[in-house]
Amino acid sequence: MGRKASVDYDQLIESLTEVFRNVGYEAASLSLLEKATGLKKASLYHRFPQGKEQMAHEVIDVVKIWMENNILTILSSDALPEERIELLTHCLKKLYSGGKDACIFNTFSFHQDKNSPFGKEIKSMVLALIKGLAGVISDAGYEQKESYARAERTVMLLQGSLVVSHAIRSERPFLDILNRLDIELIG
Amino acid sequence: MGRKASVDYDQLIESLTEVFRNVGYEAASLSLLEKATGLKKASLYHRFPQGKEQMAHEVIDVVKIWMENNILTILSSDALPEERIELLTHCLKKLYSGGKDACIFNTFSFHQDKNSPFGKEIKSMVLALIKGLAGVISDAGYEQKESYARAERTVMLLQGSLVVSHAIRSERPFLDILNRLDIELIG
DNA sequence: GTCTATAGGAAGATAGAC
DNA sequence: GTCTATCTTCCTATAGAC
Repeated sequence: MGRKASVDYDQLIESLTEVFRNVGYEAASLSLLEKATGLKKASLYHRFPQGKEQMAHEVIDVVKIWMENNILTILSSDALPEERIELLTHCLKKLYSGGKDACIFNTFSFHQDKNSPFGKEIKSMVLALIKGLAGVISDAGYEQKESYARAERTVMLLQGSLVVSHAIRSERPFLDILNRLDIELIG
Repeated sequence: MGRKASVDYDQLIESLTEVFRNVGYEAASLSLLEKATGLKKASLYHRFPQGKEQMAHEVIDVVKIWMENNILTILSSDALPEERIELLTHCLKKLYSGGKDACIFNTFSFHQDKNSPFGKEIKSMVLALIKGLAGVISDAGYEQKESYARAERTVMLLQGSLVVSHAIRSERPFLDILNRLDIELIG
C-alpha cells in the first residue's frame, strides 16, 4: 500500500503547468495538483516549501525559459522571416495543443488581489514576445512603429482566438489565426 | 449593531457580476461576494437558495439580457452601419470600464470541470454577438462569408486586447482596438 | 429579508514515520 | 523523497433569532 511516485522535476513542472493554465491559480487546489502530478500534498511541499505560490512561480519561470529557448530563439534566428514564422506556427500549435489548452498569460492575469504576485513576470513575458515578433516584422522590411503595432496585434489575435475557441468549444478560430500568421505579421 | 443592508436586485447582480468577471467563478468566494454586495452570506442564500452557482447563472442571464437590449439592439438598428459602430464603441468602452474590467466570456470559460455549467450560455452569447456584428458588416455591403469572418475576427481582437491590456497593465491596447473598430468591421 | 452563530467539509500547510 | 495523519483556516451551506 502507498506506492511511491518519484517524478523528475521537468515532468513535475509540466503536470503543474497543465493544471495552472487550464483552471487558473486560485482554482488549482492541492487536490488537483496531487492528482495531476501523482505526488501527495506533503511531497509537493517537500519539493516546494513555499507551497502553491512557489509552484506557480516555478511554473512561470520554466515557461519563460521555454519561451526564450523556443519562441524567441526562432524569432531571432537568421532564417528568412517567412521561415521563422513557419517554425513559430508549428511551435504555437503544439504549445496550445491545437487550441485545446489555455495560455498562462491569460490565466495568471486573474487574481483575487488587484496586484497578483505573478503580474510582473507575465507582463515581461508578453512584452518580450511582442518585441520578438516585432523583430521578425522589421526584418521583413516594415518600419519600427508599424512592426510593433503588427506584433502586438498578432498577440491579441492569438490570445483572442484562444478565448473564442474555448468559449465556443471549437479549435477552428485558433487554427484559422495560426494559418494566417504570416499574413498577420508580414502580409 | 448589525446594520441592515437591503439592496435591490439590479444593484445586487451588478456587484456579483463585478466579482465574478474579475476573479473568476472558483475564486469568487462567498466572503468576496459578501464584501462586494454588502449582504451577509445567509442573506445571499436567502436570495439565491442554490448558492454560488445560482448567483453565477443569474449574473449570466442578466448580462445576456443586457447584451440583447444594448449591444444587439444597436447592431440591428436601422441606422447607418457607421453610426451603429460608433454607438457600439461607446457601449463597449463603458462595459469594460475602458479596458480595466475583464469579460465574462473569458472568465467563465475557465472551470475545474472540463464541462462547466455555464459553457452553453457563454457559447450562445458569443455566437449571438458574432452574428450581430456580421449583420452590420453585411449591411455595409460585404458578402455573408466575409461578414462572418470579419465579425469573428473583431470579437477575437476585442477579447485579445483585454487579455493583453490586463497582462501588461495598460488600457491602451484595448482602447486602440476600440478606436479602430470601424476599420476592423467595415474598413 | 437581514442578521449571528455554527455545522460540515475542503482548502492550504505541517509533523513525523518509513 | 514519499507517505499517512493531523492541524488550522477558509469555504459553502444551514438554523434560527429578530
